Amino acid sequence: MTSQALLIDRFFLPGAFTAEPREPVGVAMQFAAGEEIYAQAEPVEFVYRLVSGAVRSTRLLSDGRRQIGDFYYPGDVFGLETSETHRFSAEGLGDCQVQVLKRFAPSRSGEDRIRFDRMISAATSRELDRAQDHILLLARMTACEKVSSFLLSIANRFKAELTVLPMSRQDMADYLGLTIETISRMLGRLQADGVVEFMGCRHFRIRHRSALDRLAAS
Amino acid sequence: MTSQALLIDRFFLPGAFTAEPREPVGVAMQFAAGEEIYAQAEPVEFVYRLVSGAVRSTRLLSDGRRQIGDFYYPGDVFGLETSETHRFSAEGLGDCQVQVLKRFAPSRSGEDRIRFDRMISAATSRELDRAQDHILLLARMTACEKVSSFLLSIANRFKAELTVLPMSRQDMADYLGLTIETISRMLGRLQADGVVEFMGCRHFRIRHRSALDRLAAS
DNA sequence: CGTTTCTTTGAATCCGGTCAAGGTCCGTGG
DNA sequence: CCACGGACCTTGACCGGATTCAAAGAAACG
Repeated sequence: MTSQALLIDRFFLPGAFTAEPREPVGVAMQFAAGEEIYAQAEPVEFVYRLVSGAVRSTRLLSDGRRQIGDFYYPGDVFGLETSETHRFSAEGLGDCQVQVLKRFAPSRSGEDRIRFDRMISAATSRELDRAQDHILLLARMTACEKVSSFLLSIANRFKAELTVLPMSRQDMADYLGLTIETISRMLGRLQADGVVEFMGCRHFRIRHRSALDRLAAS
Repeated sequence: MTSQALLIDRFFLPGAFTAEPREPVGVAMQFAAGEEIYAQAEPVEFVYRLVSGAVRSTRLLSDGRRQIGDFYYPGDVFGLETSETHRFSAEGLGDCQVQVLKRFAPSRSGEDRIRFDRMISAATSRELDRAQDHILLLARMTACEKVSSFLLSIANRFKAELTVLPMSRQDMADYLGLTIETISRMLGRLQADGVVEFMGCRHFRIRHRSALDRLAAS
């Protein structure tokens, strides 16, 4: 195995980033809260892997409407857009650390090149799967179902007793195709019904999982 | 160039299928209107390329709600799902001809294998782009904008004076996340406003393109 | 030519949006 | 340490676009 191959495997390690790598994997970068990692319409140069923090990918329409494509958490690969330029921008939701790798490196050839391409297409496939789930969510779910399945998917991702929401209400709204007021109302309702419990607006725990599963109804 | 490579290039030729191939490209199959080409949850065995007719990919929820993932027209490759099993089913909208190629052929190796993988990932990328546009449409557009941009995208695809809608109102509704009544009303309104003109419910022409562009507003 | 399926149209309803006001959380500086 | 200011979140009242329910009309098919 070449060291390039090792690098690529480390970069694309699925799941959360746990082990300390012995050698640097791509270039490590740090971004502040709200800082842009790459911009919409900018040429695609790199692939990114989130080490810590959380990232959102967003798309702006000319009239100011905003759509969030996805949220990324530690271990996720993002920025792998297929065209020449980025169709989304990416911003940190808080301070975050990112590993950066050249998207098209002429130095990569032979085995390494194949390896890299295969990993990229695996990551693209995961992206497509998530996009398709997102479509189902947006097209055929009520506000309550959207919010329920959103909470559920974050909780499932982190599997901790207490789940932290790294994004604002506005971010949730722009992801789910709702307004902040509706988000707030639905969260209030879920709490009033004893399904979840909030401690401050960014921390919650699930109190009645089967009810939440039922409400998410997918 | 090996004959396998030729086959793959022919199969994945972008755009409409115009030239007669000198040799068969995959296996040609014929499906009747409404017939299932592959089923949801069925293992992925083949990749498909539409020669004539039109196809929809659909997903069914347990409670009967239906979502259409996409419509495919001659020249499009479909059925390239990333998991082991199909997350959608595909059905012909009318009678249609399809070319079928094994998704995982052990006989493909070396150059051919690379070639094939590259083509698959190009097609997957296109699919992802479309899914992302679909997300924007569903999350942030009004019924009128949805219907307008739908008509526009079909018209742009075929670029004929008179455009044929191969799908039913129900199909349009399940694609756009609306009801058939709303679809019908919006089409009626667009016609009343002189933006489009319908001849029967499956044929229309654009009478005022700039107005339609403005309504589609993306 | 009759039956079935699909489409259109109308009236009433409801879910989520809009507008507006008030509350909470934090960081900053007096 | 507390007061102030601003950003974010919650809550209420009202509104409107899309759905629902219902029925009539048009098209497809045997």
